[in-house]
Amino acid sequence: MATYYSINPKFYVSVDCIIFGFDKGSLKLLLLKRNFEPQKGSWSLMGGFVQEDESVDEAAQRVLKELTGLENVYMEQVGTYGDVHRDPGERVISVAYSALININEYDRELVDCHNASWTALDNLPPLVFDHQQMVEQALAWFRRKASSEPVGFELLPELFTLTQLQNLYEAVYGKRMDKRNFRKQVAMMDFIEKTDLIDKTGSKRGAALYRFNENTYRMAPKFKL
Amino acid sequence: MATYYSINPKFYVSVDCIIFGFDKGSLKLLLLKRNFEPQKGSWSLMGGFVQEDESVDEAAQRVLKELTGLENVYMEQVGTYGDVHRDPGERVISVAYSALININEYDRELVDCHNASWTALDNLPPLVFDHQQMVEQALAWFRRKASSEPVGFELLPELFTLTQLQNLYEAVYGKRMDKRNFRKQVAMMDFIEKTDLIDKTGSKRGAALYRFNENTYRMAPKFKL
DNA sequence: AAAAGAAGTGTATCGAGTACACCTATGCCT
DNA sequence: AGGCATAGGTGTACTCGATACACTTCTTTT
Repeated sequence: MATYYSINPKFYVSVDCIIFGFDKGSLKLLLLKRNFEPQKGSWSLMGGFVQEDESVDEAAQRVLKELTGLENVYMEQVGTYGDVHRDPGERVISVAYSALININEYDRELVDCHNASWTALDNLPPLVFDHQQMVEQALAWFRRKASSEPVGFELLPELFTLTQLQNLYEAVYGKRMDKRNFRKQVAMMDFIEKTDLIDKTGSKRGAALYRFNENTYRMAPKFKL
Repeated sequence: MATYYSINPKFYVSVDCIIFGFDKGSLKLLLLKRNFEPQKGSWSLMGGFVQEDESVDEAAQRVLKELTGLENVYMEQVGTYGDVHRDPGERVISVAYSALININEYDRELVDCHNASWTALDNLPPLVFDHQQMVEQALAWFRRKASSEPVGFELLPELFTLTQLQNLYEAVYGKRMDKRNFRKQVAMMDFIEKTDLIDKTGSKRGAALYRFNENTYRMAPKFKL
């Protein structure tokens, strides 16, 4: 029964990536200054069209790689946007994906040559289409995720100080936390390991560097911050 | 720049609805026995194709209405499924939506003439394509939602007893709860109002009937069960 | 009038979350 | 060399929500 399908219309399907990073105490988003139509010159998320030979998830991975050079980054869908006129040029149904990346690991040149740049989350320019909405939804997803899983795995360098970790969580939740209570929590999580290395860049005294132990985490993934 | 779009392929886009109900102490799912190809004779979710003149969200509303007769039901996306071969007939990208409905309000005849029926959640038949996965994702969504919002608004009749409400939550979480603690929580939520009506069908003594007050809820949406 | 069956009700304990202030180690400046 | 500036590091008490737990009440049926 070929007509079961063929009486129905077909659509362009795209993916858009909301990519979070953390640097210098604040959350950043990877945005693109469009040097192509439509809406050339405005800011948008990094996106691309789904192709015949790839799943939608694979399309998101491909787009992320084309932009940052990063592979095997864990991405998650945050929603699908299907309003008839969301893209004024043509009807496009878009699936939004979000990822957390370590801002020092990606390929900086690749980002530059795409006209992309990291923008502080609390100071975003206007975005094209419904990208503003996508960012809001991704941010809600991010906060939900951050409270139940150690997102520091993704966002921080391999070695980090407790102050850096706390700054990250303060940025995610948008509020200050108590240093002693924060450290008390961290001490309970066996998978956040103290090393005997010292970071002297942040203070005169120097701060102990910590590291995530992914194996320990998998054995007892109790997390709460 | 017309080619910006037209160099890309187009796809069929469908919606699939995961519809939860609650009756006789257990959670139910609305399933369809397919009397059409592909996979005629197997069980599937209710789905349909997105059309040119409607948003994806609207398509989901339309499909739900065609099946149950219900309009203005709150539905939420639970995910988009885009594997290349998920539908063996043709490439179809499907957006899954979930809804909670009061099992006594929908149009029973309409459901029957679509070959649909309510199936207990703990006793599902095998489903076509990736519908099993969609159900699992919807169930996770449902449990998350149930713990932070009063889903009883949607699932129970207008008047209900506390025992019915507790049974609902026991079914959602799959575990028994303490009656006194449960009622202590409910008593704190001003928007769950005791009426002076009595239900005598469930016991000899009779149980007080309660009602949700949606306005009170909106003023102080503190909820936890 | 006794039995059966669900409705309804209160208290004590435990643990998690939160509030809160001072000393320490080192580099830098004078 | 000594003092000051700066971030790092540490412990306790209180409050509140979560949990465990058992008996009485009301009405119908026999």
